[in-house]
Amino acid sequence: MRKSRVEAADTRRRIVEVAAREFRTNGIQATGLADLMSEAGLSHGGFYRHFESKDQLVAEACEAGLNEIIGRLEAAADGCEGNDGFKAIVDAYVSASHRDAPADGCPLAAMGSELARADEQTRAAASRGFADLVSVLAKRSGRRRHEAARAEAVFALSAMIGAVTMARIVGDDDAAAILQDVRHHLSTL
Amino acid sequence: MRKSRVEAADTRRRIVEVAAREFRTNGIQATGLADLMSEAGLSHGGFYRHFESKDQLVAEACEAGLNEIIGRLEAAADGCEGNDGFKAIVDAYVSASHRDAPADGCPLAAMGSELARADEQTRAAASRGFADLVSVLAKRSGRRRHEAARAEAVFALSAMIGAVTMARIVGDDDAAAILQDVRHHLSTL
DNA sequence: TGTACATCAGTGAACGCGCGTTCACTGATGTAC
DNA sequence: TGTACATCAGTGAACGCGCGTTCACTGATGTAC
Repeated sequence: MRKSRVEAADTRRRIVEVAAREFRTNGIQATGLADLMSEAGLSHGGFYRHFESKDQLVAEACEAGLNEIIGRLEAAADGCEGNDGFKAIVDAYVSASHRDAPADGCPLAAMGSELARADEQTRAAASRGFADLVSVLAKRSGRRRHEAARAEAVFALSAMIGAVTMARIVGDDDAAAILQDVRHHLSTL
Repeated sequence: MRKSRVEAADTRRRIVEVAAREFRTNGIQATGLADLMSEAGLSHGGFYRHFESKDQLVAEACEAGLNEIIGRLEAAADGCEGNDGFKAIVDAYVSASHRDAPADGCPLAAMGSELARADEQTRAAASRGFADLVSVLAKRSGRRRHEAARAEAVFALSAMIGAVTMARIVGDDDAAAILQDVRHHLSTL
């Protein structure tokens, strides 16, 4: 039954990956370890060979999900000149496709209010992800002064997270209106 | 054991009130009916004399919490001239005291990502609350054109909700910075 | 390189626990005459 | 206004269920000589 170290490391990665998707789709509390493990193709007894607790997995899944969306947003801004990169990121984030695909979207929008009550490690991972997103945005803003660019990025990111969160609560038409209004206002910053 | 109709109505109100606070403090899923009922001074068996299900209570508690914060924000803007009302609302919402007191704060910030997965009735109540908050803000914006005022309010509210949500995830210092940055940018709309 | 043994990834069943919901019961309130 | 009966708010115990976690076990992998 024992698997090689390489296989075990693969298994661990797969669990984190599945968890990152499930937590964003169904929420942290609503996602059970048994479901998670069976979706990763394993029986749920083996979970504790890889993680100390569900909380540890939550923290790692949160970090993985944030790195994923950061990579995606940087790719969207790649090759843009001036502050076109800023707009490209806003358009990618504040979009119907992001609203409709929480599984590979931003963890801050998908689990924001649950993260506020998560343990120290998870909140630390979420905080780092937020700071990284701020940097990614600030780097592409047209601002010369570093502090102004950072503050503007914090503002924009707050609006982006709030917009996608609300767009998932309201109906399709209202959602489209929210996303458009927020995109428009962020494009004229 | 039977109570009068007036007492029963009082009991029902008390349950909704307690629920509205608990859901905002600990989240919807993490709040059990037994805890809720005992905090309302009742044994939990009686719950179903007042509600059909937990979901029904969630919807009512969400509505109650939203009406509460709407009242509070309108009071904050009362007697303000021009678009000072807009600023007063932003300052009240995007504040450290709001961040630190989720129990009587905005349900959209306190349970946003859980509301996105709630049932139809609850999402309808949350959507109505959002629309009402947009109206409250739009009414106080300096804009002459109605549609411009509404769109600006949607944008501002998105940023406000995102800011308070994130301020509850990160540490105290980062939270203060987020709140200040968002307040500042909204004041210069 | 080959052998003997220790390790440990994964299985499958079990643990105690708290959840939302149901129900028989009690007795004060409400209703009908 | 007084009496007899039905209603139903609230109690307390129980229901089945799924949760996170633990554990004895299996057998391939890794290690030591």
